Amino acid sequence: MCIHPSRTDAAKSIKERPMHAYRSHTCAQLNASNVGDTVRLSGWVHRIRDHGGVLFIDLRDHYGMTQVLCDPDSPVFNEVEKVRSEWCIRIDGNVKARAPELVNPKIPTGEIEVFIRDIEVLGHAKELPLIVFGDQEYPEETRLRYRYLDLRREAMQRNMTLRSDVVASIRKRMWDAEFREYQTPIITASSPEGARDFLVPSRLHPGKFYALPQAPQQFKQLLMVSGFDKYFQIAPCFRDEDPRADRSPTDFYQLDLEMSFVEQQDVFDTIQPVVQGIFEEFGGGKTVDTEWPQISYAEAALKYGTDKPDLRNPIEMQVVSEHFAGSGFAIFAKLLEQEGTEIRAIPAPTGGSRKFCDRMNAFAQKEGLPGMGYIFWRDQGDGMEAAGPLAKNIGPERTEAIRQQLGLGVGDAAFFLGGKPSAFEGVAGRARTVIGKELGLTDENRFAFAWIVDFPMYEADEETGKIDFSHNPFSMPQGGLEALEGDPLKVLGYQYDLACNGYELISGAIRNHKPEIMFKAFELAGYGEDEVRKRFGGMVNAFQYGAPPHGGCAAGIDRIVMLLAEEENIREVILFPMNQRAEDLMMGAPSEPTSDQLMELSLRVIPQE
RNA sequence: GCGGUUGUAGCUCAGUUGGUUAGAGUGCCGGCCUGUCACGCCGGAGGUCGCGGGUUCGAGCCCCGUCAACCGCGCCA
Repeated sequence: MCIHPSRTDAAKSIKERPMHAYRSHTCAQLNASNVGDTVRLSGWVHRIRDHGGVLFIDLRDHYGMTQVLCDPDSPVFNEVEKVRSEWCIRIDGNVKARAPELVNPKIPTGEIEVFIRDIEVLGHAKELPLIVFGDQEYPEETRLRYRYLDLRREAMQRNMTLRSDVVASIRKRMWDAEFREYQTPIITASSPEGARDFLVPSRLHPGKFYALPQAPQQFKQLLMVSGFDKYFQIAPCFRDEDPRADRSPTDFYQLDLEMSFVEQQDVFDTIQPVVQGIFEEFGGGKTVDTEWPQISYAEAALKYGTDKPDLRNPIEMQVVSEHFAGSGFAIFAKLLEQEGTEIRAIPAPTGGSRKFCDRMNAFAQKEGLPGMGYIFWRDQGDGMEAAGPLAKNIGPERTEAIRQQLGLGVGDAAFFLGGKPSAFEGVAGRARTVIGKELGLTDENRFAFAWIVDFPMYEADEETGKIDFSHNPFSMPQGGLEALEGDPLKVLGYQYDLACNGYELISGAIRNHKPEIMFKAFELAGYGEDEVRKRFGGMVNAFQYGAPPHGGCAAGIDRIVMLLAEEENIREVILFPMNQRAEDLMMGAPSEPTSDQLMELSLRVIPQE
């Protein structure tokens, strides 16, 4: 393990002074130039190899590993024989050169070893619930309960130091772009947008609650009103939502930024060099796309079935309704007679086998759809043949028209989904991802970015038809006040996301800084002026005193590091994450408060059934 | 709240069609070993087969229920 040898020179200044209590060098520092020196090392017993007469210990610290050894000539041989894995020890000894055939080229200190003259046990270790050495897999529950041990492991040390380096680089890049970093409150007011809040009961005001900020959203906008022009912060965000593999429950970090006197494109031009630079610096040599296409929300939904498309996957879906309308395939033909329905195709180049098609059909069924029709094209001696039940039902002409529209040929396949897009779009998008991966069409060695733009401001509840904000209520509607006079569902916002390899990395907007437009915007979602003033009057009031046009975005730090570390679970890049049920089994959170605590807060717990 | 997968030694896993005393590797403990670096060799301890019920002469295996972990849906501007 050698993570930052460049940062290990702190010990140099110690040379002139008496021997330091714990170490003269780190476990990564010694080399052939130190042969003959008397040194002091501290670290953990990584691995023991006991040959009876001679005993080797790999001594490990944050910086690396040094082989230390002793034999019966050492005055402390009997004590060294007693040490066990992961004890924390200090040793004194002489640096000896290894014979050429004994050099270990795998570690930077492999040219030398240290003969132990003295040993002090700094910390004993009980038998370990998980082994630090090696890369044996452990249940996540065990890893989280003993996170301090898990974090000793090489992969975790690497992930966490990567994260630290990424954050440092982000800060430098933001400062270089003339942003300044400001801290905003953690205990604050609840706001009605977005996710569920974490509430904090107030002792001084019985019955009232603070909230933890879901993001510093309102504060950063207020900073713009205050004239700070360019703000950023590596900000903790708190949302009480159910976790996913790429979503930490409770809290996570964002690169939050906001800037004044800008339009959407200015924000893009500002953040792209930062994010692109980070991926180039830490991306391990993978290709980093420099062209970031701008795709409308509607187009992304149609072509990719998601607002966070993975553009490494070349598959684009298409509407093929016309080929099925009035066709012999009754299921789709009937479906198309209903309003708002369509048939979409997922082309699958090289997927032309019944086995593959059946597997994908099973996937769609597992995802809750009745199934996914398919056609595949194969060589039939005297020409191409379209196979699969769909082809027979709709006949050769329609089948051929579909093939031509999708640009497919022998050995290829296409899958078909029908109905209301909202009902199948998500499954279609996931099927596209699986197809791309299984057929090897997705270039795993690349970071592909896309701005998703023109998000709708509003959406209608499926059941009640009630209009509500679909994203950030503080975004500026495209077309301003006038646009809000028409059909709310047609209003687009200056609202954008950045997608990378199928993950949402950034979300942002040009803000609505005009109170009259804001009141109108909230009115459409059913919030009266009084309610808006009551719930975030602070910000609304501020906008009455010369608010500048402004906008910004926030980038998910955890997700960026997850992509750079090639991890598929966000908990692999978080030091002390909650488990899937938002519990911290190591620290014992959440826990029951004492009755005194409750009393002080004027709270009473309602027992659950 | 719903769905899927998994659950056998501390850990990773095997366990055939339901059939004798549930195995391997690794880790741990003990012994041997003076050049290893995933050291090697010998021995040992370690099991409520997640839990409860059922079917059966007989259940790790079949059935029902339940719990837990993870993944997904809902949710997440």
